[in-house]
Order: sequence, then structure tokens, then C-alpha cells
Amino acid sequence: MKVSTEPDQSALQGADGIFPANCPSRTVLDHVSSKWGVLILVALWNGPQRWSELRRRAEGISEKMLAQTLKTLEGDGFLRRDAQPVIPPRVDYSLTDRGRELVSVLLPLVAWIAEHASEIVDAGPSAGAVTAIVEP
Amino acid sequence: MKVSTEPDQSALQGADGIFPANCPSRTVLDHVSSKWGVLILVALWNGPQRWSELRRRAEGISEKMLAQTLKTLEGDGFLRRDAQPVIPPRVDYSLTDRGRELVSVLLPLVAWIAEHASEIVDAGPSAGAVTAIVEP
DNA sequence: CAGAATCCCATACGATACTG
DNA sequence: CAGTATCGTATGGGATTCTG
Repeated sequence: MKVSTEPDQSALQGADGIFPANCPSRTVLDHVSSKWGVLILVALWNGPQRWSELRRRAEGISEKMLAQTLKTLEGDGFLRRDAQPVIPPRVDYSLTDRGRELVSVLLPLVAWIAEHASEIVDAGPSAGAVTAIVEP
Repeated sequence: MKVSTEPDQSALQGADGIFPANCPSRTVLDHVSSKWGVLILVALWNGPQRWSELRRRAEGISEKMLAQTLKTLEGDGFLRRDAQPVIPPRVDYSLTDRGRELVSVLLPLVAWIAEHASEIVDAGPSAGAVTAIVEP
């Protein structure tokens, strides 16, 4: 399942613009890097998951966003929806081949963040957040 | 500067939740995967860039978002701001070591998307599109 | 259990104008 | 050139309710 560990970064280094504004690549990047995209995709790495499992794994996600994110990613062909006509309903979501390719390049990123986040977090002023609010 | 070759995905595969809801990792993931985060970070891979260069490279970004994204990423320690007291002003942005580590795991993702985006298409109808991207 | 539908607010984001 | 300030809108996204 190794897709391409060979960087192919030449295309990027050589170009002036990274992703042209109205390109599919921009769209896909937005889908993947949407608030919940990465979490859902990575959550599926272990194998098929049910709706409720995904909700637990992507901690904090609302049902609305789960549904929306799943549809978008399904539309992009990254995951597959498998509904069984039983009662109570059982639906499994799983990565497609394309989805597995994507996740395989996503994992190093997620792993890196998981390892280094604790050093970053602080960053002194307002914790890096642009608008630090909260606090009831 | 080798950082990424060892996946360390065990931590992810073993865990039930991916990123706990109120964890630094979530915050960092949000910063990086913000609408413009990836674009800016990758744009800096080639070396220091000036404000106006970044604006061109991250095609479509507004000044407001450029400023905001730069501040957030600077706050996270991914990039450095270098202002020279000359007239007209000249400011260079460049990746820190930490930023370079991050981008090094980001590049495979970006490259993958650049390669496959056109097959994905999505969005059903019109779906036209596209003059290949990244072509010199 | 797995979702669709509705309501509604916060903020992300863009456009424009102004400044050192 | 490299920003900041202000404003207005669109959209993301949570809470709640309803259904097969």
C-alpha cells in the first residue's frame, strides 16, 4: 500500500503558485483539511467503522458534521458506505483504495503532530489563537 | 533533520480516539489544516518569501487571512518573521526548523493531492475543469 | 441505531479603505 | 511595500427534534 514515498516535490518547488485558485486540487485539499476530514479519514484506517464508532473516535463531532463530512468524503471516493437492511440499521464505513492511499500520506502528518503538539501549544501570547475567548 | 521516516503510527492505531477533544494536538491540527495553513507552509518550503510573494503563491488569499494565518503559524513556531527597517519596508518569512519538519511530512500529502485531484473531480455536475495544475 | 431536518449563532473570511 | 482597521456576509457547525 505504499503509494509514493518518493517525493515528487519537484513539481511543487518548480511552480510559482502552489494550487491554482479554482482547481480540483484546491477543492480536495479543502475537503481533506476541513475541520473533521482528517480525523474521520484516519479513524477509518483500522478498518470499517460504524456511525457510532466514528462519533466516539472523532471526539466532539456533532451528528450534523459527521454526516456532512462522510458525504463529502464519500463523494470524493475516499470512503464507502455500506448499509445493511436490518433492524436496527447497521451501516459500515470503510476506506476505498484511494482513501487508503490518501490516509497513508496523512498518517505521518498526524503522527508528527501527535508527537510535537505538546511543545507547540503554548507559544506564549494568546496561545497562538487569533481570538482567544471562551470562559463562561 | 530526519524526522518523518519512522511512522510511529502505533500510537494512532492502538488508540480508540484519534485526538482528544481539548488536546494541543487538536489545536495544532486545526491551525495547520486551516483553509490557508497548508498553502502558506508549503509555499515557504523553497526558502524565505516576502509578503507579496506569499500573496501570489497562495492564490486567492486576502490580506486579512494572510496576516492572520502568518500570525497563527508564527505563534506555533512554524515560521519566523524578519522585518528590515528600510524604506520601503521589507519583511521576509521563513520556516523554522520545526516548520521544516512539519512541511516535510506535509509535502507527500500535497503531492498526492496534486497528482490525483483531477481524477477525483467530485461535485457531480459541471465537473469540467481543469487544465492540469502544476505544469510549468 | 443511523440519520434527516430545522433553527440559529459564532466566526471565518473577503472587500474596501486607511497608514507608516 | 507591508501591513492594520472596519465592516458585512457566508458558512461552518452545534443543539435539538423527528423519523424509519
